[in-house]
Amino acid sequence: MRECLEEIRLPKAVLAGEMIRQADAKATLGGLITAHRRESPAGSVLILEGEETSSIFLVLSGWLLATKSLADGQRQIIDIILPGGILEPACADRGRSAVEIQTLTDVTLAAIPRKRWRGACDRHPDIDEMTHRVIVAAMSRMSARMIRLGKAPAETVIAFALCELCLRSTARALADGTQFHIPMTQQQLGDFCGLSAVHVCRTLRRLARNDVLSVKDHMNIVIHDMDAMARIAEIDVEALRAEII
Amino acid sequence: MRECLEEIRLPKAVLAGEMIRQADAKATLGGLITAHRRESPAGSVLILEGEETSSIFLVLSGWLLATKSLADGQRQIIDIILPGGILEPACADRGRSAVEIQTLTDVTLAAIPRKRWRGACDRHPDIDEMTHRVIVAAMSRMSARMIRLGKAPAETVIAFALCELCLRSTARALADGTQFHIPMTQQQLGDFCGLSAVHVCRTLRRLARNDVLSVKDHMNIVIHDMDAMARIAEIDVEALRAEII
DNA sequence: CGTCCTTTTGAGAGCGATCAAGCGGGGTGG
DNA sequence: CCACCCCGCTTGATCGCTCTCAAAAGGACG
Repeated sequence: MRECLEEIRLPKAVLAGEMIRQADAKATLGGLITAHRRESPAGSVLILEGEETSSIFLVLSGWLLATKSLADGQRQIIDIILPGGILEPACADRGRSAVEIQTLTDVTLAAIPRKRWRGACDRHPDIDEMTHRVIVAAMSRMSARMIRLGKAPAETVIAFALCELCLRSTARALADGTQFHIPMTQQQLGDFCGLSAVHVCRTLRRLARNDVLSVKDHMNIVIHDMDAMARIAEIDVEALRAEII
Repeated sequence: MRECLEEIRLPKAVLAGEMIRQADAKATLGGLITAHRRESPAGSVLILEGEETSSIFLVLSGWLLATKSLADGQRQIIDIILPGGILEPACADRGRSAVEIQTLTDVTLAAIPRKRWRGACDRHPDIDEMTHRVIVAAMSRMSARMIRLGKAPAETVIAFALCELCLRSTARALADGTQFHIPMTQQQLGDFCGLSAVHVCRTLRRLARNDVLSVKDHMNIVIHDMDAMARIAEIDVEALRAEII
């Protein structure tokens, strides 16, 4: 798992340039990150649903999950956060998280107090701009997923989830456009798609049988026929890329 | 349909006080609203999916819908915006809307260019704070709905949608806590809940038969047994109120 | 070599979609 | 004023997708 600040796609000048030369290193993005850097092993829970928190998470490496659960144990993965993602686990009840945050892989992140982040945003329009962009991208992703959760057949939901993760991985140079790895079990992919693990398995198998993709040892995905995938997922690849990246 | 600036729940001082006395009236919130006020009749489409837009919408009165559609005509209502809501129809592709925006009732709104709004946010932390709060509330709502869309039975999805709208209506003094009106058809409620209109009807009927609620002429809802509703919706009423309001 | 977790495959059941027909209210035109 | 029509609601019947339960196979790890 590479770790790279560049994945926080900020103008290089902001990251390493003027800001660093300021007197108070903590006021710079680089300083903020250094000061609040944390590591967490795969499978750890960072924040529980409803727990108080006053930090935003800047993901430097590794994958995070935001999930919600119902009383009966049903679980839904609300969003998956890749390196470079910014996570604000907030709801209207300020300071309380609407979702549970857990790591999917070993993760390096900066847990930056909201106030400091806001300060950085105020001083640097670039950071503010990026924050905003990341948030609306997350909402676009959620919207696109929501329509398929509600109405589309399993094949469409899964194909969409795979396309989304493929595009996002590729954008971060974690994939080459057709091959990528998902550090999730079929059970977790099911929680993401609103399907049972059994049905995820069947659907992946059917897609593989039809030569649309192949899945090898623990979610190494190769898409053989991107046109077919796009058709099944009911997306236009380029439009989706523009919308969610 | 009452129209009231107060529903934009800002400190009164900001709305009518210091800001108004500033030299440039357009720089004040009140001035911004006055300058960009628009009216639209029920059923009109304000923005198409993918259309360019550079404004945020501040809803002064009436209800709006944010929807997405699939190629086969399937439609999902992503969010419902009540008076006092702020809508930023953006996706990562800046200036392009991820959703279609349409009016559910006659609507009064202020379509404020994003740059002006950002300006107001920069000058007035209160406005910035409120904008942020409204956005995270919208994301919390979407998250809570998403888990039920994916996994819960129809009864739960519908009960949740009704509880959500009841709480939000009550918070804006459009309802008294148990009685409220939804300006939507059962078809639209189905698009919101990921269900067919037929099944919405059956489910509402069953809830009515069990004395949980009653529905009269075109979606005037009375909740008779809020405990039962909360149980069916799988929510804690107070927790949900804190989370989404 | 045994244990645990994940994946795979089969069989049966249930929920919600779809198709279809009937009902009812409000608006329009005769 | 009445007849008609359109749209939304209601209810029944059938179908199909996806869940659940169950069992077995494949891997990772001690």
